[in-house]
Amino acid sequence: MKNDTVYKKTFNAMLTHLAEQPPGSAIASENTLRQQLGASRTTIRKVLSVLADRSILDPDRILIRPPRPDDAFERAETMSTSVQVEKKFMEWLLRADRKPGDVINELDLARQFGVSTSGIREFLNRFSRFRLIERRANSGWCFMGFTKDFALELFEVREMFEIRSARAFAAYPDTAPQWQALRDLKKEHLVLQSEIAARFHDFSDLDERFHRLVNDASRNRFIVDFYDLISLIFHYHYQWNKSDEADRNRVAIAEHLDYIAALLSRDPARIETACMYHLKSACKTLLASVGS
Amino acid sequence: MKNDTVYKKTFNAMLTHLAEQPPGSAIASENTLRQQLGASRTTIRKVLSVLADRSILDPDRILIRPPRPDDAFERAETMSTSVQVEKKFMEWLLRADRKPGDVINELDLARQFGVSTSGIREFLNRFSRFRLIERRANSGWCFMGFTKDFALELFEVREMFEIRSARAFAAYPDTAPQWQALRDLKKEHLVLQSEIAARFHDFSDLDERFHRLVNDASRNRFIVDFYDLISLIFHYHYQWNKSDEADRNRVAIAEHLDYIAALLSRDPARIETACMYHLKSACKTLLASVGS
DNA sequence: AACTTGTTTTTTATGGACAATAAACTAAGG
DNA sequence: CCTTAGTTTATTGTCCATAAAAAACAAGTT
Repeated sequence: MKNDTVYKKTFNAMLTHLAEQPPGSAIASENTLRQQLGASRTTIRKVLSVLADRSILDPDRILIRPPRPDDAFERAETMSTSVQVEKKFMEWLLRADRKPGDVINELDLARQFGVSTSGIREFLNRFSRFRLIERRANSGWCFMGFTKDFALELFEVREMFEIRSARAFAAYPDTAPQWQALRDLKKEHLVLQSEIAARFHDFSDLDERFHRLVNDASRNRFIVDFYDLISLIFHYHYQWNKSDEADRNRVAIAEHLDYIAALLSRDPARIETACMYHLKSACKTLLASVGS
Repeated sequence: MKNDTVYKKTFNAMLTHLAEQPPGSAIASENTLRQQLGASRTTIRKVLSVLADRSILDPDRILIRPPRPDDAFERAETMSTSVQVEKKFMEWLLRADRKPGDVINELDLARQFGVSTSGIREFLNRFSRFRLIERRANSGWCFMGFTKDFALELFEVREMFEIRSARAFAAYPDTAPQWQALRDLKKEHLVLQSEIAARFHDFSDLDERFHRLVNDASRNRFIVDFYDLISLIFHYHYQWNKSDEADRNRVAIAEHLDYIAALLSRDPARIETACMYHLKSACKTLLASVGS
């Protein structure tokens, strides 16, 4: 049967909301809360009724006492089964390193993850869009593996998409907010560069935000979506190979700064050079940590 | 519960196989049949046992009488539920023309198609990779619509991919079998061109085979897979808009022949020109039949 | 030993049940 | 009328059951 993670997540969100209100104040209407918390009114009512039961709100929705941290549900309880499966599957993929051609057993995963086979199957169906697994009719799934070929093909497409996006970026009008976003990212890069020794783990997030900003300029859903796969692979790869992480990131930051300067210059030739240089370098780094 | 479409399909395949054998001859071993018919031994045994029951084979697998057409199962019975859902969904999409933003109701589809909601949901999960539908958390699916923007973004990527593939094609060594395949396709185009008035429906299939041959040259799974989406869209489009079909196809054949000649010449500039010309033309045709 | 068929075990495909959630429908109050 | 809260209905998320199919195991034959 369905679990009540939506209720629990909404309950926690409501507590956060209440923490900002002074005791004695009245809470907004159900419909207003619904919009603020992004849940259905049915869920809001359930939350309100439990809050009343616990004497945090009175029946007229006046705040009796501010919520305490221990009123909230555990974070784990607020994750729907499908989200849990996603997390567990990625961990499983990383843990024992699978080889290309390895078969994925739905029943086995279901038992390991403590969910039903339906949950596993649904996840695998969605995940198959990344081309890392493939369905074999009437006999489960096959892990295609994160091979050298996979990485090369990925980067071939990535280069095409990113060069085109970078060109589109340069064509933004002067008034576009993306220019400010780019300058802000530049500042963040400079700060991180000066503190790289201690904060090199933070690069991963900055990297994604920068490339997404560039890719969004293509205004093409296929290009933008493709970055989901790249993002997944890099997450996977960074978890897997921690060696030289600080060095790699130091190099990448320098390349990014060069790339950003090129974008700000709006010089197409310079953009292309900086973009390609960075992507080739990223590809090399990735290949270095791929087995075959 | 699971249905027995695999058995029925295999049974039909076996009948075809038996039709080629003279009465009195012995049939290959279970394992051999398994490989020939592409099913598990379990299924083969079930088929053999029914054939014996129906006195087509005797217990020692000697052919008693050649099978008749009416021994076979209906084609509809050999389609698994998931394949049926796929067909019915595409028909449904075509029938009443949905608008972008229309919501897709799993329960409703399940009732219309006569399958369980699980079947629908599984299909939608797989289908979502084409970006024509999107899941809204806790509230079903949303049809994104085949809009003008969708078509433009699709062709932007298609052009990038096909140009690159065409260049790779030109780089095949002289000995590559793809050159012969291309010459064969050229012949087929010429034949179809001369009979276009009567056979214009056959172009669709030829078109796909030609472009797949070109795209395969990229040897890039992401490029090759992207053609699945293009193929789906064209199938959809051709079903939807039949006007001027003969004319459109006449034009496309001429463009293909020019494109093929360019490929055979191996002249990069000429290839690029012919390829782009054809793709722009195809894009224009598609846009003409898209609403907004 | 390599291959055959008979038997048992494991896994997948599909339908269905049911709580959680969303959405629609109501009546009352400003 | 618009908004509110109470009530009912429809739909989704998740698990489970079970037949079909695949895979593994076992024993006999050449």
